[in-house]
Amino acid sequence: MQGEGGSTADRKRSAADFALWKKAKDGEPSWESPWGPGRPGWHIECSAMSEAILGNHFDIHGGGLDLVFPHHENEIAQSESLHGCPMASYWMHNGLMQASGASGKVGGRPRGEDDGDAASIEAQTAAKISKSTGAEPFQQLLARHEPEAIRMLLLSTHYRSPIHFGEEPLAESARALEAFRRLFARSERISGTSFYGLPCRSRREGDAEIAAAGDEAAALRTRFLAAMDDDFNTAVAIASLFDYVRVVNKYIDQHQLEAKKPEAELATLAALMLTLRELTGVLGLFLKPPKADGGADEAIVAGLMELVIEIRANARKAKDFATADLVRDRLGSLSIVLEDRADGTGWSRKA
RNA sequence: GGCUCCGUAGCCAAGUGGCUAAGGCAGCGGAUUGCAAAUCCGCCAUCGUCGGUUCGACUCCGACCGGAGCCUCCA
Repeated sequence: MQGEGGSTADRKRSAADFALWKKAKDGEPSWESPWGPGRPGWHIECSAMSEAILGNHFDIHGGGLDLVFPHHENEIAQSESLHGCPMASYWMHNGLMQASGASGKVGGRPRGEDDGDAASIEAQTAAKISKSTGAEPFQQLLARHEPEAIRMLLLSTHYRSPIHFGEEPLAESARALEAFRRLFARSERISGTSFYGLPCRSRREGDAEIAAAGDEAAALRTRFLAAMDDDFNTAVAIASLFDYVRVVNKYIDQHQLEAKKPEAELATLAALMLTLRELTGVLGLFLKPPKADGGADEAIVAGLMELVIEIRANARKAKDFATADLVRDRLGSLSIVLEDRADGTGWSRKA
């Protein structure tokens, strides 16, 4: 075991000693004890909470890579000497998030902020209570980016790797999500069934019913599950999901499901989507439809769009492409994208 | 300074001692489209540098360069 050094090292009997109980500083919450008012040391808090809630031994203890020493080592020293058994079966340490262009952890306190005095306590509570220098608080990131994009970015690397947060990576993740959402919308137009309403079935149910989705889908599902079983290799799991989307799109293309709707092929499409629901559900992705951002005017906008599209359709029918393109271009500058598909014209807001 | 981890295409990011080095974003070509968009097909890397081990290394070892974390009774 490594010893905590620094200014306190000479006050310890052993370099590996650490504080179990700390004397209360002015203004801090405290409890009476044989040594005067004080509070539990940091490490004791976690040992006590995990014992109370999870018992003497539990499966997985997680935490950031920066907590391996001294915190987790000390937790183990305390809990295992008390309980006489391993504290946790697995310790999983995630890589830290770094803000692009800044050094430090996302969620940490801004660099240079003063430490330890009462004035900074509020600032600490507002962000993460941490001595580490940090970039912007996570909340600010959440305010600018949809949570799903952040989840996607997190999932795109191995959990043990450090990850850079920033506007560009987040925007890229958001773009990647759109490929999935376009497929959800496409499938819904064909089947009338919303992806978001599908049940997230269990792995066992999936095993039993995967055959209906075909060999390619089955192989990709196997790849996905094997990746997740291999220390949560979410990057590979997601890669197999992108391949899966391609398989479904190809299936729809090849069987022209948008034009005709044969029973058998529709059943296969349903099975394909059900498996996609199962797998994306494992990652916690696409659990809810994206928020419609139009507010109260959404119905009016939808009605207007229907009208504009109908007028444009008439222009196209009359081969008045100048008018049709004008409409599409002008809508484009309003961040509305028109798609002329075989089964009609659709519109969406640019991400 | 000590310990640990990392360095793969324009960007992000998996992975392996020898088999086509995943996937995403961007880009390019094609199919499709009135034109686009969407979708599909195809193209786009020799794996930080230098040595070593090996029949063979991007994958193992060493040095160096670059980045990150810890070594501060901050939780």
